[in-house]
Amino acid sequence: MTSPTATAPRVPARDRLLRAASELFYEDGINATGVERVASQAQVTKATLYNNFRSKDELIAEYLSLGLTAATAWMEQINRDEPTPQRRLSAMFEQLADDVRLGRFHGCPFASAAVEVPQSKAAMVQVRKHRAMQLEQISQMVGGHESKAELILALYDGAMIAMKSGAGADTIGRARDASIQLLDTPG
Amino acid sequence: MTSPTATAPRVPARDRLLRAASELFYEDGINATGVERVASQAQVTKATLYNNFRSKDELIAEYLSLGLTAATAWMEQINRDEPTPQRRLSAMFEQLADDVRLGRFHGCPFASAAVEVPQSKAAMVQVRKHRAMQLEQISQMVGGHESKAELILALYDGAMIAMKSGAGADTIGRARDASIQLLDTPG
DNA sequence: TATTTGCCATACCGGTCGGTATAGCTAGAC
DNA sequence: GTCTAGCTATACCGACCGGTATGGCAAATA
Repeated sequence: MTSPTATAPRVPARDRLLRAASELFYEDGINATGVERVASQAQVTKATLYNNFRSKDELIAEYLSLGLTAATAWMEQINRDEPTPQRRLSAMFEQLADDVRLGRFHGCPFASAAVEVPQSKAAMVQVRKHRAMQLEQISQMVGGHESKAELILALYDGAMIAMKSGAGADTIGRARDASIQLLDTPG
Repeated sequence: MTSPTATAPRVPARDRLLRAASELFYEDGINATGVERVASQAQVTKATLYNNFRSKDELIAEYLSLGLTAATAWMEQINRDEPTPQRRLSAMFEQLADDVRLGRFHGCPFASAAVEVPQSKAAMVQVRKHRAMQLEQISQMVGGHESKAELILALYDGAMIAMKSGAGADTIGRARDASIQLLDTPG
């Protein structure tokens, strides 16, 4: 064994910091979360945080980059596992509904970052890459109709906004149905 | 005349404060804007600000309340001036496109507030009222189809998110067309 | 004319922010 | 066994935050 008493799996401090940042930035907001809280939640001191990241901005950008990787894997898996456009879109919206039901949903982390971080910062690069990825994956879901993908994404984002503005959970189902109906319309 | 030299129209400090808050909160963000900057932009001292508002939270809530009033008047006017559902929806999306073109668009102020302010605060009341108003007005635009209104609003919110995430201006036009097409679909 | 009201200016409060400096410890690699 | 890298702990920095206190001035009201 790597450690005499084997008390912990020895996760590198950097990984713990990113995991803590992801939780806190997403649940409490980026600006509302100080670097000190990120460090303490990762059971690490602030000095260690600044040994691993140049600045809070860099930590934010890497948090979003990690989220982009996860979101990409998720959508790729839907494209892999679900055989039809209908089922793919359903899976996408149902995941959102599940998150809402379980109290895990606090808005799209990329949309939130676009609000909380100045437009100039490195974080916005991740926001734009995320949108491009979504368009590409949804386009693939529906068989290459790029203009339809754009509308489906708008419905999806709109549903998330609605959930943060007091809408009932059935709003997601109606957005899902509309996006599926959209498949059969010309254009 | 009300003032001997008539140097200024004598706008009350409270109005100037709200106008300054609206500009700064919307353009730079709520958390990024300190009360001192609001006061100085209103050509007023911080003491005067706190003579007119109990706290920054109250200032935020009144800023949103003012925005709600303005947004309501705008949508009512569209319903009054435009004769058909198509023209009403077009007017709505075109206004957004105009704001983007003129560089006046920085996201939906209510969606941004929902991100920047803790869910518990008084500001969230305005956010929910704003969504309810939008649903009511859009429903009126399209002749009372409430479920269609919800989808049109989702498309509208989605288009705004898209604009903050690097989308091209033509995205708004496609969302507009889709919302109009939605009028002719059954359901 | 006397009083009140609204705004002025300034200075201050405790707290938190992002970020840095110093110094010591410990474990793995050579 | 020695060295190095990565972690620990603590203390500090200047800047800004929201909010308060004091005191004075000018104009409208009575």
